Amino acid sequence: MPWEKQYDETDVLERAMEAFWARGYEATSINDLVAATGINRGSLYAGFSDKRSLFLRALDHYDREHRQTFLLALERDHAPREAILAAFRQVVEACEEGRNRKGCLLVNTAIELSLHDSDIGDIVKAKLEEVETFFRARIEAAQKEGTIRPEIPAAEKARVLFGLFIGLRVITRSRPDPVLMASIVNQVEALLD
Amino acid sequence: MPWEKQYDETDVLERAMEAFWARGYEATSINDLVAATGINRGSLYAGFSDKRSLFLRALDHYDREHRQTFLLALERDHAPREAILAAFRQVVEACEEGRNRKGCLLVNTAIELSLHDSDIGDIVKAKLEEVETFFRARIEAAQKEGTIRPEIPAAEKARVLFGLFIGLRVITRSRPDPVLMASIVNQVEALLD
DNA sequence: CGCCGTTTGGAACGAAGAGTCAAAAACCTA
DNA sequence: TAGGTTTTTGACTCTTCGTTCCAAACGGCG
Repeated sequence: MPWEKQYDETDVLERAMEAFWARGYEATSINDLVAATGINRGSLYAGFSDKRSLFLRALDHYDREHRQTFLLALERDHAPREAILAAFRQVVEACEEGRNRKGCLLVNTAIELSLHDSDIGDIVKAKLEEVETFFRARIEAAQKEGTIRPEIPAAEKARVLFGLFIGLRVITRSRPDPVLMASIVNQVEALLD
Repeated sequence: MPWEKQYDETDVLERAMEAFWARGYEATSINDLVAATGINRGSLYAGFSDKRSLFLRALDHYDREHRQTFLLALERDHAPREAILAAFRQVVEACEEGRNRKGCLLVNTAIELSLHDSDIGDIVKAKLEEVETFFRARIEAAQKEGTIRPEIPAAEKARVLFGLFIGLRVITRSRPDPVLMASIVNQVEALLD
C-alpha cells in the first residue's frame, strides 16, 4: 500500500507561504520554492500540481494559521474593546521588534493579484471581510458590555477600522516608522470613545 | 547632426507607466512594454537603458503627473479643510466611475518592491511622505483660517489621514465597495471636527 | 548630392522561467 | 524476503525572460 510522504505537508506549506509572503507571487520562482521548502521540484509538482495551486494552498494556510489564529487569540484573551486595540498594537509591536516586516499576505496579494485573477480576488476579499466582521462583532459586544457607547454605528466604525488596519499593514511593510504607527494606534483609541 | 527621435518621450513614459500601474513590475514583461508603448524593443533600450531604469522613470512620471498634479490641484481649487475631504472624495469618485481601479502606483510599488529594493523603497517613502505633508499643511492652514479647531494636533492627525488614505488606495484596487469607501470618507469629515 | 551619426527594427543570445518524465528508492503487505 | 505501489529524484523540454547586436533607414550639414 502507499507509504507515507517523507515531508510534512503543513511544514512545506508554511515554508512556501513564507517565500510568497516575503517576495510576492511573481517574484517567487519554482527554484525559490524548492530551496525554501527543501523538497524536490518533482515532489512539489506531485503534491501541489503547479505554482498557482501551491500559492492557493499557501494563501489558505496563511489565512488559517495567521489571520484566523490572530483574531481568535484576540477574542479569547481580551475584552471586546481591548481586542480591537490589541489588534493594532500587536501588529505595531511585531513590526518594531522585527518579527514581521512583511506586512500581511492577504493585503499584499490583494494588490498584486486581485485585479487580474478574479478567483484569487474573491478569496482575498472574503478573508479580508472577516477582518471587518471581527471589528464589528467586537464593537457590538463592547456595546452590550457598556465599554463602547451604544450610539456609535458599529458597522460604519468597523469599516473605518478596517481601512485603517489595511493602511497600517502597508505601512509595516514599506515605512515602519514608530511615530507614524503610534499615531494610528492613538487614533484607534479615539475612535472607540 | 542627430535627428529627432520618432517618438515622444513623455508619451512613452505615460504608456509604460500605465502598464506597470496595471500589472506591477514583475508581471510586466519587455514584450508588454513594447506593445504598450508602440516603440520597438531596441529603441526602448536605447532610450531607457533597461527595464528597471524605465520603471524608475515611469515611477517619477507618475509622481509628477499624478500624485503631485493631484495634490496641487486640490490646493489650488479648494479651501484647506475642503482640500483634504476632496482628496478622499475624488479618489472614491474616480474609482466608482471606473476611471481608476488600479489604485496608486506608489502604494502598489511600496508593497511589491520596497522590501527588497532599497533605492526604490527610499523613493516611494519620500514621495508618500509628501502626501502626509500635504495633509499636515492643509490642517495647519485651516487652523489659521479657523475652519479646523486649533487644539487638534496637526502632525498627528496628518499621519492618521495618511494611513487611512493608503488603506483607501488599497481598497480601490481590490474591493471597491461604495459602502466601505463612503464610511471612510465620512470618518475623514469626523476627524476634522 | 553624399557623408555622418542616430535611430530603428527585428533577429538572435544566454539565462531563467514553469512544468514533465522515467528510472531509482522506499515502504507496506504478504 | 519478495512483489507491488508510490514517492523521490534530477535531468530534460519548451517557453519566455531581459538584453544585445547589427544592418538598414533616416535627417541634417557640408
